[in-house]
Amino acid sequence: MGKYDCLKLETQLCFPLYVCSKEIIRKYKPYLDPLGLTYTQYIAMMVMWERKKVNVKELGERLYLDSGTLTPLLKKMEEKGLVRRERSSEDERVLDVVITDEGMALREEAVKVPMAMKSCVTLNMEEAKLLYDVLGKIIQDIRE
Amino acid sequence: MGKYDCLKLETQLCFPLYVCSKEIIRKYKPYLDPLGLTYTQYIAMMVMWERKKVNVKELGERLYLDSGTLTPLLKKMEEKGLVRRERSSEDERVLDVVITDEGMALREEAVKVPMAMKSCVTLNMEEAKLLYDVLGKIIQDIRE
DNA sequence: ACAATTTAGATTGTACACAATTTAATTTTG
DNA sequence: CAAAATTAAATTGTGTACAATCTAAATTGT
Repeated sequence: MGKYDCLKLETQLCFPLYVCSKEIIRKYKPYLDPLGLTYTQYIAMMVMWERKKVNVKELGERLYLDSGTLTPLLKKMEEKGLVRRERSSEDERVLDVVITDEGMALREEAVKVPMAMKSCVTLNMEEAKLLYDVLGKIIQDIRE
Repeated sequence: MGKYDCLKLETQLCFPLYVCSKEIIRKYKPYLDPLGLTYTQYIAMMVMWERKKVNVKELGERLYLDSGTLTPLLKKMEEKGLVRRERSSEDERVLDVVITDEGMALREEAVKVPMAMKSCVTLNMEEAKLLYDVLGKIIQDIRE
């Protein structure tokens, strides 16, 4: 037990978390490329498919992203014709993001992605549930 | 059970993994700022403190990062005086990264970081071990 | 009502992260 | 041994991510 053992990569929980996140996102790439989506755009579309219309603040809260990330992301998604960005008429500060027909249509292609990804990782239901719960707990902890 | 349930954010394992990684790294910031390190530089220093000298390829394998990320990272760390970058004399293609005295000295400050971080997350030993093992398994899986 | 404050997004600047390409050095092969 | 292939880093280009600041609109306090 050296004084500096706590600074070894293997004793860190954060490092495998960081690697795992990165590597899984990289694994998505071949499945998302045909859809013309990056991973971040994909999770943004997940919210759009479900909600149809959300403002930037709501989207940021859902995705844990701020306007510095979302503004350019949403502009690109608008260029691709997936969403429209329009100021709320009730409150001019608010920007509503509305899914287009084209964006909605992309869902048909996207349903194949989770299935394809699942086959990359051999976690049983129990482990998956456990991981999901622990991650949720950490996220809660960190946000006080 | 809708046809599109698999595209809901809550059914994804990857999303909490992504959020968790991001938020923990953000949590490091106030502890790493006084050391003048970013998170990526911090994990690179962890390898340096342990190995003293590694080449870019080895470092990349350990950190799961490529030269596109490491080259600029190591140049910044050299500017800060934490490491030296020098071509291997045996093989001119290889770039050795060698820790400096100053880099070595920084370890004294850094030992406080893991302790400080630990108090942010209230995982018991059992949960931590479990998380660590499952993450390791996923990383293995993904790398075939 | 109106100045002060708060709020929602946008902008700016810095730092990864990675795919794809390039360059130079070393190995392998015919 | 010389050409072909491989390898290690560096470079280029795109896309996040986030802190800090800015701007404009809405809300609050007096």
